Amino acid sequence: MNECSVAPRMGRQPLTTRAALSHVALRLFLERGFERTTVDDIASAAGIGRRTLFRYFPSKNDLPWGDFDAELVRMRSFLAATDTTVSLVDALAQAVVEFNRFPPEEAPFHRERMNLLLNVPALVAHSALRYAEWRLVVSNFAAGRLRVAVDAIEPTVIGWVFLGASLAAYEQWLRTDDSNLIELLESALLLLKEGFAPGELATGGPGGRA
Amino acid sequence: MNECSVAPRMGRQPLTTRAALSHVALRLFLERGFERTTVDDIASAAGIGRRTLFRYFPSKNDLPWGDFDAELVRMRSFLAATDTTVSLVDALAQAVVEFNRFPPEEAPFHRERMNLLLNVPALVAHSALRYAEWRLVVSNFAAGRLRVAVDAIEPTVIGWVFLGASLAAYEQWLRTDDSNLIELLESALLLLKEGFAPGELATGGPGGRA
DNA sequence: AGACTAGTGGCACTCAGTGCCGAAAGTACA
DNA sequence: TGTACTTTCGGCACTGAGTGCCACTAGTCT
Repeated sequence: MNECSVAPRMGRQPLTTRAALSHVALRLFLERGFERTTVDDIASAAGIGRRTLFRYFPSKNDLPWGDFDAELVRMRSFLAATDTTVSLVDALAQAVVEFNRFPPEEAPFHRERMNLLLNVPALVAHSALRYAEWRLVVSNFAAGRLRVAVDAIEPTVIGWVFLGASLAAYEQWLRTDDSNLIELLESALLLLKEGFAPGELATGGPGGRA
Repeated sequence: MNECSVAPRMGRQPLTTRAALSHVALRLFLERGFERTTVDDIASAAGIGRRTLFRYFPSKNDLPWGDFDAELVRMRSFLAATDTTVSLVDALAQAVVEFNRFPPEEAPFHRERMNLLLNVPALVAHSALRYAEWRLVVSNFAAGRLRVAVDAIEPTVIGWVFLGASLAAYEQWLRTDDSNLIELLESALLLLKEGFAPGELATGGPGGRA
């Protein structure tokens, strides 16, 4: 029988990796802009055929995302490992923060990636599909905690609300150079806990509460 | 001087309207599916050239939306006309409900349109751009009420949160045949007001509050 | 009639994405 | 060393969305 340990796999070895291609693409997108970079450009810059690139990534829009599925798996298992004494919102808030933690040397890359994802229209659109997967992770956890169906209205709203808070924090993060993403996330998530109770948001305009 | 009243405009009269094209496209999408309907199909079904269709709508993805910009203008002016004694969340909740009110005979069309927009991947993606415009209307109003910048974190989160509640209600509406969209919207919006305070959502799992 | 204006649509082009299929590069076993 | 098998690679041709260009059509104005 065959050994499936490190090198000795069956067929031909892959020429590159998803991560490598993602980096090459990201560099080109920053140099020339997303729309003015063709898939051919990326493929030849990476030294592979165009047809091969489409086996690593299903679309040009997926290139900036890298291996997002793996990140989702991480988040799902983090949530699964959360102690059940932690409240639902706290559990999700911790998971969101954990999901967006990365080594400081990665910051410039991550910043540029998110800059593209939140500003290039084609990517903003495509990201909706990724966000939907992310929301599903959140909704699934919430549904389990609330003991209701995943497609009930509460878990769905919770998914949206946490997504919105995360992206609001990201937009804020990108707007200023020296801001701390984690702190911004925490403050956005805090808004969710405090916001929609009888605080300032629920009061009327000038004189509404006076 | 020229008369700009009803018929006597300057050049050639348009052959059709955005609304008419949107209806033709919607019918074909339901018959054959979105992906299996080409722009040529729609153009010839509408009796115009393919090139002309792209002057009415910038992309195939925009066809189901019809004249969304006009709807946004409606929502913006509804918000502007809201009495300042009404609280921010109530004002937005009323506007959201008003935005989604339509004559009952339109229900089947609207249902099918939303079915496409929320289920066809290409449309789910593209809709993110439309939702962004919608959120901007909400955020702008919230920023004015809270006396902060539009790109501050609070108005952004509020935009997301109301979008999420609306779409959660829509998903629920589509799931069952005889449901009432307005009621679902109201219950989703109620979640926002009650949800993230020390209610059930903030408590721990089994035994967290007992 | 002639000038002007706005909508139409054919043509050719770019680019993303896909199906097909043979070639390349590796392993397993004789 | 050779043959079988397995997996990746990538060229080619095709579909379909979206765009620039330009001539044409159908109106109005003087």
